[in-house]
Amino acid sequence: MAAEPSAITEAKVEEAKPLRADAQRNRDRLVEVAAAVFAERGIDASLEEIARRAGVGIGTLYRHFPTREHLVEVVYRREAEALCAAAGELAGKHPSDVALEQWMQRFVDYIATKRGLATSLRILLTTNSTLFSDTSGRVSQALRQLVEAAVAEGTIRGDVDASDVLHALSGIYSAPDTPQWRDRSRRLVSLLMDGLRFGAGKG
Amino acid sequence: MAAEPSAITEAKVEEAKPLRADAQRNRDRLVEVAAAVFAERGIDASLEEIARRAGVGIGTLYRHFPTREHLVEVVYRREAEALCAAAGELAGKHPSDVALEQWMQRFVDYIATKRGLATSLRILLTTNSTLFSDTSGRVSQALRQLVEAAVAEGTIRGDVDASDVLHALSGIYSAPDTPQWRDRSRRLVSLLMDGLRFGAGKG
DNA sequence: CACTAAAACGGAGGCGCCTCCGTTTATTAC
DNA sequence: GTAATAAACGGAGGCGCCTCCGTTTTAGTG
Repeated sequence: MAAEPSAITEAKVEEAKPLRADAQRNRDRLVEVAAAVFAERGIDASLEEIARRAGVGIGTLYRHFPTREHLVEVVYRREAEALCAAAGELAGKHPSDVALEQWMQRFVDYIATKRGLATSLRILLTTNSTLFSDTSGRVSQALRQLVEAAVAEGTIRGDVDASDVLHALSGIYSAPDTPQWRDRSRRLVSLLMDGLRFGAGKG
Repeated sequence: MAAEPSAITEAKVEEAKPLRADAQRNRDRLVEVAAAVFAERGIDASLEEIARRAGVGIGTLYRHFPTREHLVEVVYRREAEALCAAAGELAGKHPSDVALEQWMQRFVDYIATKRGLATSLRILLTTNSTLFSDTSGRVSQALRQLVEAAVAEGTIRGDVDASDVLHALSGIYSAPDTPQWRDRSRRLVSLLMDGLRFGAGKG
């Protein structure tokens, strides 16, 4: 066990050892393309296609991500971070209830991706169990921020909290395998939102 | 849903629809070879190798077993059955305590195989959850038979029952991934057996 | 026995996985 | 700038997965 700089639980922070410029470029490119391809073709998408579309050789992909799961994990983390960041941005740009609604829509999309992902990540999860607890903690933190702001401003009713909303959302993504799933989810989120708005300001 | 003859929970019983003679022969051959190859190379063994060794084309393998899991399941069931059958045979051939000990040794070997198997079967298990409850029920039934006989004859102590023994065994196969695992397990089974013999006839 | 339809066979072919290693490129030292 | 060296690249090659379909075998029928 050599003393590493500061990378104890790291995994994303790129400080550890500055990559060569071309390597960093390719790595970033791969993650970006992978996110797109996974979204489009599902979690079993061909890694060779990802390499191809990213304009690198398959060898390069494997050097950066020794297994499919490694690549998947990075994509997953990246998207979770984007989702959390969106909470702050939406809050700055919209009334608190609208911000919450839009964020929930994104959340539902995000979950759809994660579906197949969870299966594929099971292997990593046994090794690296901080993955989910980490990210799900941060995600629900983001939700809490939005809900509390909306309650404080009186744009949604005051007798609910973030965990209620999360609970309600969980019903929505129970079976996201049908083709019409995305539309239905959107409608359900709106429905939930109307419920939340109903009686706003009373709490 | 057409009315099938009698194949409601079937899966092994070959009555459903008599296969053509050559088909039946190939199928049996494949299962036999698969059991050997899985034991030797692990659960991820090449299906093409199995077909090759069985002397059939890869197409034939896939016709009989559309997915790897189907083949694995049949092998699993077959071995569970052999294990159960062994209980009766051993009981007829050996003193009751020896029969129990030998059966436990076989049980441990069997579990070793099942290890990798469980992971691979997870897919089927969601669909076909009777698989484990089925077989594990039958296996523990076999164990009960042996334990009760040995207790009745006084070759092992009387203050234990089958579930105690199963419990004790479960400690043995906790981490069967090391190279010395098999030997260690054998020693542990002997140890357990000595404990069971100690004070025999008092209960 | 011969004939036929249905059943089963088997392997080529297309694709994906992953490794290995000769070639190229970035960085560092001068 | 040039040279040297470590880092990174990329794709050929070997193997496995699975499908598809032309060929062979079996089980009936007369």
